[in-house]
Amino acid sequence: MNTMSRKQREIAEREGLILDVARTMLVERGYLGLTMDRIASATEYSKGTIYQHFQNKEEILAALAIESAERRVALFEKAATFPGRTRERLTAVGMAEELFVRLYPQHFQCERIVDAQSIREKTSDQRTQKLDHCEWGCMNVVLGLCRDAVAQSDLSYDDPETPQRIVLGLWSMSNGFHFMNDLEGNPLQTKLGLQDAPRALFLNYNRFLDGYGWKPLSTEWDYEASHTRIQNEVFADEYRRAYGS
Amino acid sequence: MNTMSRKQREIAEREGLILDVARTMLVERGYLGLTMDRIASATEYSKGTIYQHFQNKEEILAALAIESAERRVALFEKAATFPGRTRERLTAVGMAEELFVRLYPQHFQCERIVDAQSIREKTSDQRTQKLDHCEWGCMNVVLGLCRDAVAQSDLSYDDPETPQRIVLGLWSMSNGFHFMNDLEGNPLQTKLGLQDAPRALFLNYNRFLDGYGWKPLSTEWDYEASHTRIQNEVFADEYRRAYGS
DNA sequence: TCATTTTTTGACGAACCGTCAATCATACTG
DNA sequence: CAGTATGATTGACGGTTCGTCAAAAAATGA
Repeated sequence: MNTMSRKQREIAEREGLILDVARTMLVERGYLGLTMDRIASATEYSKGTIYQHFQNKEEILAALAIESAERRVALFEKAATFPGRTRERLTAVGMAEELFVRLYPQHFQCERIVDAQSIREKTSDQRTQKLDHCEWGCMNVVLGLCRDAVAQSDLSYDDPETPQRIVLGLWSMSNGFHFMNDLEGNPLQTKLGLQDAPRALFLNYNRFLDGYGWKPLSTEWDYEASHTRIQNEVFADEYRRAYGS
Repeated sequence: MNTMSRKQREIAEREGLILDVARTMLVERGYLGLTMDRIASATEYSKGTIYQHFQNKEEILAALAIESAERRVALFEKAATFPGRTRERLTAVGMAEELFVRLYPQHFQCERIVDAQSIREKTSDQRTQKLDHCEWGCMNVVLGLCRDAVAQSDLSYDDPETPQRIVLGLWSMSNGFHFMNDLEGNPLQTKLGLQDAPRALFLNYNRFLDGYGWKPLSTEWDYEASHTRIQNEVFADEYRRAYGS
């Protein structure tokens, strides 16, 4: 019984080991450099054992994406707890995304690779649903902030689809930014000539929300100060870990 | 000499045939369904002959992406010729992107697959540069409109990086939208509940530009009317082809 | 007509995925 | 403690795919 549970534990741990090895390999050698044989030899298990945990290669990639999504949604939900104006809390969510990228760069890079590939078709329904659930969780945080903003008269609109449009816009700006930012040769700087790219994203968020009239506008409120407060009050620990003491 | 040039012509035509076959195959069977053997058998040439035209599979994908980029940049440049306010011309560029997606759906889908994969590393410098050049061309159209807007006092800003930020924002919103819009199961509708997704994109562009104070604001100008005018005056033919008579 | 150059071909080696019969380890039983 | 049953582990193997290259075929020129 005792030995049995030890065995079980060992098997459970192995799943984490496989994912860790796979993630590192994916980041270091790219999608084509991630092979089942290499995972097997790096984990010092045989290929058959790997296949006992994951039906196929895509399942591993999906599992990596799920791990990432879970960490992101946790940071998002923490961000939304900031006790301030709704737009400050939205700022916190934007910072959460940035922190996620810094804290778990490998997770983030995996997400980008995995999302891009035609992987979903080969993945089991269970994993696909779990992944969708996490992504939906992230969007829901922002939708919730929209509702709160309306309740607090920070935001008003006629068209009932407005919150969804805001989510789409913010999500797009974030993803578009990180897509370009991670490309070879840093095109944001070399091609577009943006010196401080993350700041550009921050400002774009603000202009966009200003356009929707989400109060207080960036012209009437010091969101740089909010940024500092959030950094100290919500994500102090995370910032230490992400950017050093 | 005559036969020689016939031969040459045949070889040149073949390159187009290969790309057509590859594009269709990529769209219909996905990245993993596109194999060199299948291309060979579909074109009724041998694999060796295919490899005479393209060093490897990735080169074919890159060539597809270049064809797409060339068509897009042509539409963008045409859009910018609209004789109106700078923001109307920007609207025309947004419409050009939408038209591009409708007119060349296969090209567009290829772009998305190709961009996403880790293809660039295996592609020859020549092709990579050509692709970069086209993409830069698209961004440059928008940067040019920013300059014109400043010249016509439609736009003003303190920070010299503002135009680049605007380009980044618009580019991101477009790409983010099309990324979600092309995903399985239409998550924009099913998950976010957006009934008219293209309209959401159009409105987001406007809110964003309003946020930057690019005049005339969407509250002071009827951009729906501009839309109609551009459709009739610039892209009449394209709209007919894209959406039928 | 025949030699030379160019083009085309498909068999082949290497790499990879996913399978499965054989082997090994562990738990249980008399 | 020996023996068996259950389950975990292994790596050789079949099937694909990529990219190569010597040989065959076609085109060219003399």
